[in-house]
Amino acid sequence: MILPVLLAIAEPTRLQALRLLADGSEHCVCELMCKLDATQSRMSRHMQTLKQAGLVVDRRDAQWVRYRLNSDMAPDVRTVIDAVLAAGAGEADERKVA
Amino acid sequence: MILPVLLAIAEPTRLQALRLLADGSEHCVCELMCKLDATQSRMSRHMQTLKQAGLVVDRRDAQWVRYRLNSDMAPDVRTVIDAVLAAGAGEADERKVA
DNA sequence: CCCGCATATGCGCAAATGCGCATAAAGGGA
DNA sequence: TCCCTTTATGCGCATTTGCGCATATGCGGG
Repeated sequence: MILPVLLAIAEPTRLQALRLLADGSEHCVCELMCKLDATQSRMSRHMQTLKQAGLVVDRRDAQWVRYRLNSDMAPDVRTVIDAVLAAGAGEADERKVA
Repeated sequence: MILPVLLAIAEPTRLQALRLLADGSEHCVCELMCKLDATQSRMSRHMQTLKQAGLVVDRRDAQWVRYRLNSDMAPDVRTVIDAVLAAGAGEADERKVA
């Protein structure tokens, strides 16, 4: 049952989205698509995938849909996610100033 | 740089192969293909993928090629792998007798 | 009630992925 | 040297995946 989770996070945009959500707060689709430079339909579908994998939950707030990490994730899965996020902590575009 | 690792393990056969290798010992391709009920070319290619991701190393031993987990894996990556294996510990086909 | 913003979704397409088949390559033994 | 076993790889095919475009849907404001 860990496979669906791996399939969900083994995609650049989804992994980045997960990183953004890792701050614990809520983010609407429009915010995510801006920050990740993705089109609207693309972002929406990726978030749907993450949701189906049980990694995130969404909440309707007026015309927005706010996504956040699923706090009810299975402990085992949570451990995997944390390990993945920790592994990619200071990488990619993140150019630390010093 | 964690993405390639995720792509490598987000596939049923490769994940199962990794589980088999998780015992720390060496396993040749023919053994893996038998245990995972895969054809030879399929197994060979999947192991190649795992190798490219830096998760396993191979060693030629006569006509066999022995695969084992890469002990020189980056610590961060190792943590992810361990978490994944722990998450799927007692699942799948593994029917515990009791 | 109509409009505008945010999000979801049907559709078709192009690229990527996994597979089997056949064949090559590597190595040991008679 | 020939043969058998084990593993790798070229090739074509079917499926899956990610994408954009257009459109539908949800929701608040005027």
